[in-house]
Amino acid sequence: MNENISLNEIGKKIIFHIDFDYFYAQCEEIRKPELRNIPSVVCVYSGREEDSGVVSTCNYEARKYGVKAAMPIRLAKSKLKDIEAIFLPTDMPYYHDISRNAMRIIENYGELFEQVSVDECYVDFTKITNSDFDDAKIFANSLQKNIKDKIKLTCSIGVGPNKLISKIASGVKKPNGITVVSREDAKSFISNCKIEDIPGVGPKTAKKLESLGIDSISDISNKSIFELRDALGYKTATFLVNASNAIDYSQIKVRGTSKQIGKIVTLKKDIANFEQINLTAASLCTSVYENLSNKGQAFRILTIILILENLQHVSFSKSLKLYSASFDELHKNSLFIIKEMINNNSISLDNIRRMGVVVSDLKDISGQDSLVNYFEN
DNA sequence: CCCTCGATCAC
DNA sequence: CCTCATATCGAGGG
Repeated sequence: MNENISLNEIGKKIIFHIDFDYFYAQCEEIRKPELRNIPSVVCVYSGREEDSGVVSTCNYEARKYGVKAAMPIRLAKSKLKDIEAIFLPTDMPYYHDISRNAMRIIENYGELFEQVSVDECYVDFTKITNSDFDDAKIFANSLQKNIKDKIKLTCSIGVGPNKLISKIASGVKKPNGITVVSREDAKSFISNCKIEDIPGVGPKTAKKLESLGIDSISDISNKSIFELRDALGYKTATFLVNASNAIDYSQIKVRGTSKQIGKIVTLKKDIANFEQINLTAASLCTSVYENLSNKGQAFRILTIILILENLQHVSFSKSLKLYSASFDELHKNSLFIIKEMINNNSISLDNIRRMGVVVSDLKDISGQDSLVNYFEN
């Protein structure tokens, strides 16, 4: 795997994982401090019916009543019945602004910096701390305070010898916490975690492990990659066996532009007809195309995703012969694929709940005419 | 090796 | 009750 990095170097690393606390809801508190004292819930409204959609994030006041991310809005409302609470729609551009400012501060501290998402990043602190975990704790404090002073944003920080340990550690004390797990403590730290604490292990993987009689991290560490490979695949098996021993060779990598651009929407229930499908496809393509051309990129792979009423996902993709930066080509191909999907899978129109368009295999074409097809070589 | 499709995760 | 965007993996077919 990372042949160019000696074990010695890996063995000395100090990695921070920084996680902004209850991020969207905290952003809302920053501009509306009165939200701090009452439950506030930031929601993704699907528009399908009144209050259909899910909770994106909520503040800790709301969590006291059992409200959680990904919970249906209606359920959240029932939990906060008769309680003074605020429900807000997401405002992504605003959250991205705050994120950008905070990330800039973090980036300036460190050596290698990897932004994982709008509210999460890794930073390598090996050199600055001279591989000393006591020093690291001081840096973590300073970083946390700095972000709080400049952005008014609290975060939780995990410090560990690799990405895996720091990521789990950042979740231990929240909000506004710091958890340091030294190299020496890493093995016992991970042994005391639950299997689902390992990032990448969700309900499905946990279930598979359970069916193999594995329900603790030490159970995994007693297995070989070979024993897990059939059930989980080689990559996951390798990752898990290493993880259960607090080993993670994955490197911090500076992320460039995204590898795919997509847009997915929920359809309104009462308008299932071809015209609506066409309109939705056009609007999805417009949105994706706008994003693509803002980034000055062309695409080669187009994927259409349909989510049916029974929540089953169906996706079809198509590789173009050449890279394209043409809206017409995106639009035409999207419509073509959607029609194929409906025909081939005998999907009736009123059976489609959500529809998405994703482009991938992207290529920079800045400086070239983005309105005509771009021919490689 | 490339293509397509689906699954999974986690936000 | 059930969002949205992205990354990654694997299988199966060429």
